Amino acid sequence: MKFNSEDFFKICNGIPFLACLSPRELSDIESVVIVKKFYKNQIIVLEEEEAAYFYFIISGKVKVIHYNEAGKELMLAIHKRYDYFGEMSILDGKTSPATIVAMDDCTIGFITRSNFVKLVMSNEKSLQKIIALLCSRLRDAWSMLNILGFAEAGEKVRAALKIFSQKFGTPEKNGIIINIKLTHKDLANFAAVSRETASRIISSLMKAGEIEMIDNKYFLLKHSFFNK
Amino acid sequence: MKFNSEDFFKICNGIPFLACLSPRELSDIESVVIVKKFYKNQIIVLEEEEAAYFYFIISGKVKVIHYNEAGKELMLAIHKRYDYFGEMSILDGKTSPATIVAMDDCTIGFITRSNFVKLVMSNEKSLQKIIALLCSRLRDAWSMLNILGFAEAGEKVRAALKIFSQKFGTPEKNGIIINIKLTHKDLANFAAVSRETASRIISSLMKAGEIEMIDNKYFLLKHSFFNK
DNA sequence: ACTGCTTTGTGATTGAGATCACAGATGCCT
DNA sequence: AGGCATCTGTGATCTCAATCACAAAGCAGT
Repeated sequence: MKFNSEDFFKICNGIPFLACLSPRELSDIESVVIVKKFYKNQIIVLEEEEAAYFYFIISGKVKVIHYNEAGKELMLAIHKRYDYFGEMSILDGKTSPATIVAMDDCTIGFITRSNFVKLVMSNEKSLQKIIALLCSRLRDAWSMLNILGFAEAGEKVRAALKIFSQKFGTPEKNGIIINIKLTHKDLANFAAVSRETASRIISSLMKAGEIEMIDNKYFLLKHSFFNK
Repeated sequence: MKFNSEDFFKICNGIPFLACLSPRELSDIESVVIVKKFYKNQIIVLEEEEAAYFYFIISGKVKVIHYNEAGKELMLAIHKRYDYFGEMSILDGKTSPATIVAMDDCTIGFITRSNFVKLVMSNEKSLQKIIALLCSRLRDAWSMLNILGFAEAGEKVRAALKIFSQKFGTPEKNGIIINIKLTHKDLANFAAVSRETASRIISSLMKAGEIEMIDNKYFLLKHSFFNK
């Protein structure tokens, strides 16, 4: 996997607090980017680790997870190519709030904290974009709280599918396809239900014709899925 | 309840993104503050409402809640005197992510969005403080997610008590007293368990000597409570 | 194609906690 | 003081989903 200037500008374009910088400033940043490969299931950031880098994904997917005392895994998010992560600890200097694991073989670019602070956080426009980003993360977290707090298993799984369809979906004649491979286990960890329960709910949604599998790999959420 | 300059400066002092402004700038802000009374159980902000104001509490307490489809109430936070809220919608211009209800009779100060943007968000130092604030809110939300996701009822209630003790606690010889009146229902709504379950758990914690009630009103969390 | 790992499907059992149902307490109002 | 409303305590049920337990299906590597 090669990483060139063109890729870099494309990535920056998708990151609001970088997109607002001048080409000149972006070049400065590009010159301090480090690129590294990670293999499937490899841990990229460990929870409670000191803040070190701001990361963006050049290829592959990662998951953001948290293990509870019983060793169960709660999945907080999945990030794909051109997404970024690790900004929290960079911004407040505290330890990482979660563990990041590669879901595939990944190529990750990263920028040290000091470079990030020097090159990005001195720009007022960028600061405002960062605020907007944090607000949206916070809104996501709160809507997740509402789901995990009281919803029953069926609702949790539906909500999980909806969230993934917003992030990874492409519209189709019949509905929306979620363009990443999600196992029942992934879905269960995200929805905070057991794998078996997730499997049963998925089966029943398929029987009801609300969803189907494409190539035995991708979820297609039919229109009927969205009309509750 | 009177509200004077002295109160105002005291409040600002507790709000990092205002504390960093000059006395001059604070006076400008003070001159646009509106003060209003709300009565117990009155709704101050309704979820999905358009962003209108930044609020701070001059006296009283408010709760941040969300109702699910079944009409159950999930409590996301309690704010007390000198705390503030409503910054989310001011910052990103979107609707309020939750409903705010007065828990007592309250006196609330507020600032319109345009004044807030003009007077606060033009200052780089303030922007950085706001970022720090959002990060900490996000960390709180995430730790809450971990609890609601997988913990069993007993753990949820203990976690709720711990969180309240951090925000409202004063240390004592025997432990920490939570200085606000919390009903079992409040605790249950915060921990996302039923009122009855919360009551039973509290009873058993009292039997175990880990907590006790002061004046039949305030929780005292004994040292043993904290050693798991 | 054979071996072994991961994923999926589905029954059976179990259990934690929601719900229902009161009764007694505690406040709060006039 | 007396009356109403809100809280609290605790049993008895009931239900949803976790857990246990396999078998079958996919898939990946040699």
